[in-house]
Amino acid sequence: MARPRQALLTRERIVATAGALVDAEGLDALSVRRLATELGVQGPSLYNHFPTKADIVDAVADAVVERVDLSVFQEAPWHDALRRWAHAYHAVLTEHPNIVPVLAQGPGRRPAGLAMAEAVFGALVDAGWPPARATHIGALMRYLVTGSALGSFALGFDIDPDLYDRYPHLHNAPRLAAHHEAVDEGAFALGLDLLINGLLAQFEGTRR
Amino acid sequence: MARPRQALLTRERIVATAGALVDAEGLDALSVRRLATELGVQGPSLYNHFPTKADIVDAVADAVVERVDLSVFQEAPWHDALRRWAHAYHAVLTEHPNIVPVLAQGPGRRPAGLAMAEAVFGALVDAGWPPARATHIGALMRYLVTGSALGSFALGFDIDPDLYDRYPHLHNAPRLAAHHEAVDEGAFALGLDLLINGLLAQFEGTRR
DNA sequence: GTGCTTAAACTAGCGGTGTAAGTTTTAACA
DNA sequence: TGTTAAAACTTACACCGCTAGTTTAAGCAC
Repeated sequence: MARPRQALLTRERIVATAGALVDAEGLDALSVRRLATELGVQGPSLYNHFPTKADIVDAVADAVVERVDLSVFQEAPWHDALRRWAHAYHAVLTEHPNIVPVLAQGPGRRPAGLAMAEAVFGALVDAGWPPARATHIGALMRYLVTGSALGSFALGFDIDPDLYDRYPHLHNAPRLAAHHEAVDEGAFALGLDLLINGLLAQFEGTRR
Repeated sequence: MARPRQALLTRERIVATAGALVDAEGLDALSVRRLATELGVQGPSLYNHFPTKADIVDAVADAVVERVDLSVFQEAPWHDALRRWAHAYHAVLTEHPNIVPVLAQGPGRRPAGLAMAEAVFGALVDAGWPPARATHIGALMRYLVTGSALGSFALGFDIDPDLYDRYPHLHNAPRLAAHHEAVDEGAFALGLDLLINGLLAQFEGTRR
């Protein structure tokens, strides 16, 4: 086959298929040849639409970030917006856990990632936070949201039980592996409360 | 060469060499053949000492964690110990940033990682925190420490400056790429303060 | 409408990856 | 002293990302 009458591939279709593959089988399952097969095409054809595989992965990651609603920042006071945005981001990552390692590294040059960083930063600065502080708060929120989403599915399910025998406290605690999701949910909720309440106190402390 | 009179490899030497390679050139530079060459040996020989490459990477990660001092937990009250341990962990990760992505996924089955989790959890429980809460706090600290160490070197230095032009707030802020390390340092310090002060308040609130 | 350029698929192939299998020699032990 | 296990080796497999060059169709200029 040479150039087909109707193009077989579009960036959108590639990203959608790649995203589905990552969701279903993980980042490691996303190879150029495998993705091409899924698209009914030979491997190198993808390079007509993306310069490298990393760009495909970035596009998948950005498509996920795009689903996070940013409108709260125009509707609610900063602390409320921050809290609601964090929950929305967290929820989206829970639906697509396999791409989280990419997002945990920061926004990079991904447009939606940059737009999200911009929205958070802008809201904080507009509310009166000093720019440097706003940057720190944004980074902090990223640590919390991506950190709590990172481990959820990272640890296998094949924990051999006597491994924990030498660690008495862990042994007696709720088993980490079995309850990992619950742990991360709880840690996220606790962290969000601590951070936002602490920031609120700081904010009002400097105001009066 | 068949079996040599004196063994050429030991687990320790493999891990040390692998760690040096990761530190110097990053995780991607660590391939089995490359590591073997560095050790004066052929690739598959490593499989006499480690079952898979992942086990080598885990051992490298655990060797880094091993360098974190845990004695503070027997010397200081929980909030002090937590703060000092976080700084120590943070400092170790700053020296070995390339292995952080592995540590960010949680302790897994790595002995030093589990021992560290055990120490943190134990100290909190001994101080009077409910086990479930102690687990959350431990996870939260991991998000903070690894999160702030993750991005530091992840984003390249080849940012093209006009990329940020469409993001006015980011444009006017301290440039993310150039000051990434400083941002992460600041976010870490802020986060540590917020978390520990918040926890202290909670702790004393439930006491009285 | 004819010719030129570009787009979008192809095939072939390079150098690299992790790892399995089987071989050889040495060391350690019964 | 004979047997077994350890620790190196070589060979090879299936896969990886990606480059180069080819083919055909689409779109545009004259």
